[in-house]
Amino acid sequence: MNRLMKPGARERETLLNSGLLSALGVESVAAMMEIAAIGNLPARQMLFREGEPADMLHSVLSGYVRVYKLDPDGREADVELYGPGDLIGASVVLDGGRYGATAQAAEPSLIARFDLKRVRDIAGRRPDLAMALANALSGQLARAFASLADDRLHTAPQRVARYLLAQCPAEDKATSFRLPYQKSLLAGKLGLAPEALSRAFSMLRGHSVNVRGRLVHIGDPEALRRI
Amino acid sequence: MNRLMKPGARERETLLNSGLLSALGVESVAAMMEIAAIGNLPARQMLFREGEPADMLHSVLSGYVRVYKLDPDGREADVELYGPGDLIGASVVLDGGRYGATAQAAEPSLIARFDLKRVRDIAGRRPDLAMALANALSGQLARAFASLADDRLHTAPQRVARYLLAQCPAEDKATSFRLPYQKSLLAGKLGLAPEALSRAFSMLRGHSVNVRGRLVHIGDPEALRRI
DNA sequence: AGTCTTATTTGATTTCGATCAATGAACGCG
DNA sequence: CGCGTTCATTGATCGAAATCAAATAAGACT
Repeated sequence: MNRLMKPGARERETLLNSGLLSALGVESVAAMMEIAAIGNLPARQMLFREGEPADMLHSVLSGYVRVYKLDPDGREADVELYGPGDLIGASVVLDGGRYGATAQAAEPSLIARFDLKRVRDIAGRRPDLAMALANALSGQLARAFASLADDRLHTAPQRVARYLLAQCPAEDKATSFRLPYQKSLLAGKLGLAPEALSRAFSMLRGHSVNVRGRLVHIGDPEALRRI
Repeated sequence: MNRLMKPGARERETLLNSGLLSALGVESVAAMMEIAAIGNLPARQMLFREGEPADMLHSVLSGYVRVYKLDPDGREADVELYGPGDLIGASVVLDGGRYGATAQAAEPSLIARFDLKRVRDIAGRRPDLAMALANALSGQLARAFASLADDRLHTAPQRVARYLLAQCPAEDKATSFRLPYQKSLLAGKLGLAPEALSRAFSMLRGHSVNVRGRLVHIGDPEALRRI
């Protein structure tokens, strides 16, 4: 990570609105701001690695961070993708153990980090912080279960269709949006090889989906729902 | 669930040793015991269903509980299997939302349940309880990521081999043990159809694994590690 | 012990996606 | 603008596992 700095006004704003701090009382916010350090990461820089003793808790301020696990042959399986405002669940190691996964900046990112020992100290005295951690982890566990079920129940086109439908604000209306990250990241998130994602997008062209670069247009969400 | 009862001495003992209460201070333990209700479930009985408003937190005292998600066609994908002492992560819904998955007793089970509103009240005042929840959820998130990665990186025989190796107490020694639940449950846990699990066990016979009913004997853990 | 039900195993077929390879598109840099 | 690099798409092949079916084994009940 590049040289760390204390949070400025802009970072404090983002932190205040993040999933971790947004529900905290004033004193807990102050305590966390006191120990926060902000750093810029270039694309591909590691935040932490699977098996290392866990020392820092991380939160994404801007950019994206992919979290993956390795097999003995060095192959990687993405397990989660974190964006602006997200607490990196894999960095919340409260029992003094080791990181269970590897985190890497998927693009240039701004990250806040907090010394885990000090987080435990604060959370051990301030139930609102401990509850915020528990609440964030509860939501992430639910999403992990959703990913597991998605993999186990659905084909590649179905998974992509479900992802696209989740981006539609209104149930029945055509919509356009821009993928916030590279398609290879989306492939990893959905448990697919990039070629398989590409084929799924091709298949979905026959179901009212148009893709041009990162721009996605969905003409008929109903058609997508029927896949 | 059958008629609920307050915890007796035996149940209190199990709860005290469970993942949730074992790290709590005396007063938090007392508060949780106060609101605990214990119930027997016959096999196949539902604890809660996906989409229902979450009202109870659940912990397994004995038996096994499978947690699964459904697709619109009614197909089920197991996402976790909880045993004695386990807090059912999918029931820890702290934001007043709904259950994200369905829980069902896989065999006759004894379950402790706690009103979620009251849990939030206690945890909002007692950081040790909130921290215990966060810690438990952190571990479960790590396991969910491990399952996701296992599915994405490994074949059926490899997944079974890894499961068996995790049951070996000593790294290099032959070992025997008894599967604690039906093979169809293990299949679901590993993301396999029962036929695929059976084929994997057959394949592993050539790698020092012998199975007779629920009894499993591993002659050479090293051979298993090489799969 | 016999019967019925459920779990497990084995066989065959089909489907899906990983992998490898080649080509094209997009982006960054000079 | 051109070149080099990286990302994305398309084609072909192969392997893994789901699915369907049938047979066998195990467990529960009378």
